[in-house]
Amino acid sequence: MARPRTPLLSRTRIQEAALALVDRDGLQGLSMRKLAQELGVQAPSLYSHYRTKEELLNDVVDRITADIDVSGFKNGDWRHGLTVWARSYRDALAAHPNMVAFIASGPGRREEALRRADAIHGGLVSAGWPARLATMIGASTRYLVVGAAINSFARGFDADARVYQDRYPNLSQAHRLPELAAEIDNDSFELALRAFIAGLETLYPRQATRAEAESRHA
Amino acid sequence: MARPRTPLLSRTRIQEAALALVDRDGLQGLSMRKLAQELGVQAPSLYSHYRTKEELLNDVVDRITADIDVSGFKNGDWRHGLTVWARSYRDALAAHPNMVAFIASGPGRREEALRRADAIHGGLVSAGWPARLATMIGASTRYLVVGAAINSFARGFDADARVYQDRYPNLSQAHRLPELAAEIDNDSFELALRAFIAGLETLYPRQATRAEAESRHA
DNA sequence: ACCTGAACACCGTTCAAGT
DNA sequence: ACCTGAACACCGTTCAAGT
Repeated sequence: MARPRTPLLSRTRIQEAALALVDRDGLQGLSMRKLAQELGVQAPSLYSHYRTKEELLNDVVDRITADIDVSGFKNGDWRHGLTVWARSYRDALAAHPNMVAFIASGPGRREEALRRADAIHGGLVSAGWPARLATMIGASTRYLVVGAAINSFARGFDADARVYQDRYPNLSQAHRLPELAAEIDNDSFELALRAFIAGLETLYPRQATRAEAESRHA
Repeated sequence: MARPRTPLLSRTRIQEAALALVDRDGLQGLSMRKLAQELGVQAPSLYSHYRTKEELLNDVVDRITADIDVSGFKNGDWRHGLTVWARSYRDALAAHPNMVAFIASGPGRREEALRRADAIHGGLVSAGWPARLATMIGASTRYLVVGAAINSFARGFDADARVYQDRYPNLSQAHRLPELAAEIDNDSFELALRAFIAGLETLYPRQATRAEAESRHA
């Protein structure tokens, strides 16, 4: 009964089941015992593939953030690169709202995250931004994305209902509040991103235009 | 032995002990049993004052965020109001890094949070911004603050060490990395805030100037 | 009204044992 | 190498009982 000819589990299978469980029942709803049951196995079996629950969750994070689009800097257009990155980053988080708190809080895995951070930094530098400013711009954009993801999806809509009702007193249908909240969240994120980029141009006209000029040559 | 003449516990005493415990041992390190022990009492006693652990934590959050400065809008200067609010908000979170993940993830208590949200919104509107834009500006700023707090404080510095070392290869003393990380975090936050405000002026010159003109009259 | 001891239904993780 | 049953040291919370 123990040790079947082909392994019952694999890291991939465990990751997928864990993510599905978190999506369905929330981060709190994921326990090694429930996960094992979902996979038709006993809880200790999981420890043949992962040393801790946290190690597993970090792999799930890598899986979620694997598709973040960092390619927008290719032609040297930093505004486009930053916008594409930020939007795809936010979309990746939005697809798994129950994971956002964990993604945001932990130090995160280095394998993928570091590679992406380097891509952003490199894209900004090669577009004309000095190294230190490039680091700050990357960090600022991350603040925006993570903050937006947490405020949008991790928070319950019912909690925000009263806020929106105050703002739009003529909104009669309470069941449309989630829609409206999502719309305001999206508009706020886009405003923040556009204003931030426009502000960079105002505060650092030389770097911003140099970056623009170089993108024309490319 | 049960039921002393003066109660051993109070909501205030429980809140303070809980916050001290989280500050010392992290959010994971707070359990009702450990908290009770710290207060010289048995765990079930806590449930005479709080119905759940979450209700207690929400009160702790209120205690932390009580000092956020919303008064900067008084003279109608929305840039000043926004800056003061954002900085004091971030400072409040920075004072209790182990609470940031919880503060960010839950819907939060309504009593305090709603009042502040209204103050910000009212301040922006009376400074000349239309209601919908005021809502978006408030949300965007919150994204920035929460995102910055999470990336700065909840993440371990050792995890970021490699990133900074790449950026500053001539940094020889590894023990100074925390300092440097804090400095970059702070600079990035200030950049994000300034660029956002400058961007608002570029994108909405009429509202921004109208708000400015009104602040002169006040 | 406030605190206690005992208990319930859970956790993550370890470990010897099986194949 | 991979899975199991049993166990350890924890959780949050409930509840009858005491004063």
